[in-house]
Amino acid sequence: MDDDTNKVDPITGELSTSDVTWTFPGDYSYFSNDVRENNVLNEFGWSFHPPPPVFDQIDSNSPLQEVGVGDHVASGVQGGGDVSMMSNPSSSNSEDRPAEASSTASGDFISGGVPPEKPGKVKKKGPKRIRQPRFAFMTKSEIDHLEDGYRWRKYGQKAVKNSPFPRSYYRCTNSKCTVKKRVERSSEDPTTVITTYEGQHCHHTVGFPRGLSSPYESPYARQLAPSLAVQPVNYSRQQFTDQVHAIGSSQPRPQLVSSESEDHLSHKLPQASTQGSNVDQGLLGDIVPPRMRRHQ
DNA sequence: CGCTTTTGACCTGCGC
DNA sequence: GCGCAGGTCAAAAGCG
Repeated sequence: MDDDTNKVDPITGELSTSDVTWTFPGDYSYFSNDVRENNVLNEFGWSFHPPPPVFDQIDSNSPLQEVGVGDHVASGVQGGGDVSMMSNPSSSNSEDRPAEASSTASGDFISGGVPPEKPGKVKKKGPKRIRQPRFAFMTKSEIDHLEDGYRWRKYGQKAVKNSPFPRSYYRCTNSKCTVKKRVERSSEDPTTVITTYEGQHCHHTVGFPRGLSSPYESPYARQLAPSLAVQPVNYSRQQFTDQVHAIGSSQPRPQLVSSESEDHLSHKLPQASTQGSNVDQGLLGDIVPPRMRRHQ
């Protein structure tokens, strides 16, 4: 894990300063400038274009300052940066088996298979799990589980060290989909909810949330989409924050906190963005209807 | 009745 | 090797 807050950026060689860079030890890499931020997003097949309606209200003249992610996320928020984005080479060290595909070795039943025999209660021991790319969002909201257009099933909750708030674990209800989501409230800023998405949806259709006729009517999706549409190069964190806050306070305002991409993905995914694709339907699809980002 | 949430137990990785 | 913390499982309870 990197606890060094002032270090040379591995990609640009620039020195990252702790006051603007949040790093997630180990799990997360960080963006140290907007260019990289964009690059990583592109690597995930995300390309942001002309801002949707809500974003039209935001001035796009100043550059978004670099933000990383880490244990200091909360402090970053308090520092006025509720707009941040984190990335994580999550599979960094240990995960070396194919994504959920091979999770079958130990967890096939998750997707409908028959649970392995468990005498009294021996749990399967399979190869290490591989972590999928993750993206985290920080949202100023009193609601923990924000609606995002997909349906999730909660499968666990754990108390988190150094935080009075528990962390909840959700899984996409689509049996074939392995996307997971973690929701936790910042211990340093209880008004902030940190939502971390992991994996990519394997289904194109968005599961409409109950009570909504379409995902586009999801307040969360509506709010988030604009956030994702931000072109980092165009906004300073403070300006963006100010603008976002000015948009309205009645709805949760999810903000891209981080994107985690595995190192190997970071280097090999570029083609994904050009192929169009699954990646495109993945994490982004998790939170933003394809149509909204297809504006390209 | 089917789906979701709750919750305690278990598994796994990692640091010491 | 041990202990801790994060993550996941799965039975039971709750809800519409």
